Amino acid sequence: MSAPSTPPAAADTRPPARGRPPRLDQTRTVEAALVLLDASGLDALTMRRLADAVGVQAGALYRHFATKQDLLTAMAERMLEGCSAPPSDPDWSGRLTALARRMRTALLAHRDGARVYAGTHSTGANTLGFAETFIGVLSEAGFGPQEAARTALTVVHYTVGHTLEEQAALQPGDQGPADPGQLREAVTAGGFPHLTAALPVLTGADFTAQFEFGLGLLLQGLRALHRAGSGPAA
Amino acid sequence: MSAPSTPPAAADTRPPARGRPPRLDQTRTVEAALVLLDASGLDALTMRRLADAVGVQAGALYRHFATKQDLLTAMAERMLEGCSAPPSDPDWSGRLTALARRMRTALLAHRDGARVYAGTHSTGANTLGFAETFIGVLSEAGFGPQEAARTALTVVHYTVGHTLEEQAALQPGDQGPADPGQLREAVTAGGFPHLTAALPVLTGADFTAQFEFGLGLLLQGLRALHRAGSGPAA
DNA sequence: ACCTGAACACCGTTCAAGT
DNA sequence: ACCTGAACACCGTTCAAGT
Repeated sequence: MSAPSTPPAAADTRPPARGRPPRLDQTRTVEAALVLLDASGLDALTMRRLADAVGVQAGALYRHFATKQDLLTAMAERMLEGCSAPPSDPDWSGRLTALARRMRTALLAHRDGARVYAGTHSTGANTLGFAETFIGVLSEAGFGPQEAARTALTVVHYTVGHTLEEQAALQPGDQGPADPGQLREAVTAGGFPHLTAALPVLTGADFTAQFEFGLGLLLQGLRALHRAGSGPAA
Repeated sequence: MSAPSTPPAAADTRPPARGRPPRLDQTRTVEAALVLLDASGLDALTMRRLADAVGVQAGALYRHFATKQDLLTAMAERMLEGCSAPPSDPDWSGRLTALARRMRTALLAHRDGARVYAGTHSTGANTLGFAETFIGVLSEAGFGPQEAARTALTVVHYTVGHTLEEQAALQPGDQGPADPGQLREAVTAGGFPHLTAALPVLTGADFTAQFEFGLGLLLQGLRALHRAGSGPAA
């Protein structure tokens, strides 16, 4: 909530740190949690294992995070660090594309990143800053606040939905044991002609092309909406 | 895999049911699991509680589902029942809209339905049938198999992403304790002007309008792509 | 063949007690 | 103030033994 450096104007009279200095703090814990996440995945991220990793008993974590859910929220918030800088593309649709790509990249940067993000609702500076930048780009493009908000939600939902699937497909055994083979077999055995023709794409691994296709659809639709009249004063 | 009634042509020589008849079968178990899901939510759906609900010990469930993940997959598959019937709208974009709405409705029909769906990868008849119908509509509209597959994935990802968020917002305490109030406070305290203007939509509850907005964007983009040339032989 | 009973190896969370 | 140790009330999963 408050800026971490230079507290603006508050009664900063906390007693000079009685007892010994804490061996743990939120930042270090979140960092360790993300390392553990990358190494073992979300299902293996337990409070006990995290406590082990930071050299503490499990109960001690609850002095810094009230629940595991709070920890996950802090992790999601941390993932979006650096995503809210204003993009530098010349036109608004390029700026929007950049923001969407940035979010996918941030989620992909950690194993099960999309799952962590989808399961939380951070109201931290990174999350809110990203939304502010996103809606700001749309505002400056001439969209009203309602259309801007709806558009931002749409793009985020699409990005999360896509990346969830992408990361699920990326690592086998996590939730779907034999996706490519099993799907292929079920489709051909079941007699689904259109599905059979689509199999190469459905079992293909070009997730970036898939993401860009959907994002392109969204932006094309948005450009049509823009033309249709949400001008400077619509 | 095989049709439940009238097995076509197979050596149906299983011995006449030695021992006593099973008290459990997959269908009944999945139905009970969905009832339990609706009553208590995904986090409270445990193998032990489900066993209790069907009047059996927890271990007995493993004779019908190898893992809990398999049970969840069967539940997701069951949720899509009736979604693959060909839609009757006159134009292809209306048919696509109908299919997307149908999927959202199916996920919304059960508490945490989107979360269950997003966590599984069914290759059952309902899931595959829905995909077949979806891609079929696009094929008949003149899209090639690649564009049809990419479009289907895009719409499904968007629908899942949206409904995940919708169901998370619907019930408080499940993963975000005080979304509306907490978000409102954080936004106004943090000084996010565009976000503040967008707050009414972001904290609003008209999820259908939000879903339709994004779906409209997607379809508008798709119509542009259709015009651009994926004609009968593209 | 199907289910019970009991166990194994864990969970998230709480809280007195220590320092 | 911060952490330990130990407990509480659970998990998913396995498997001998019963019927």
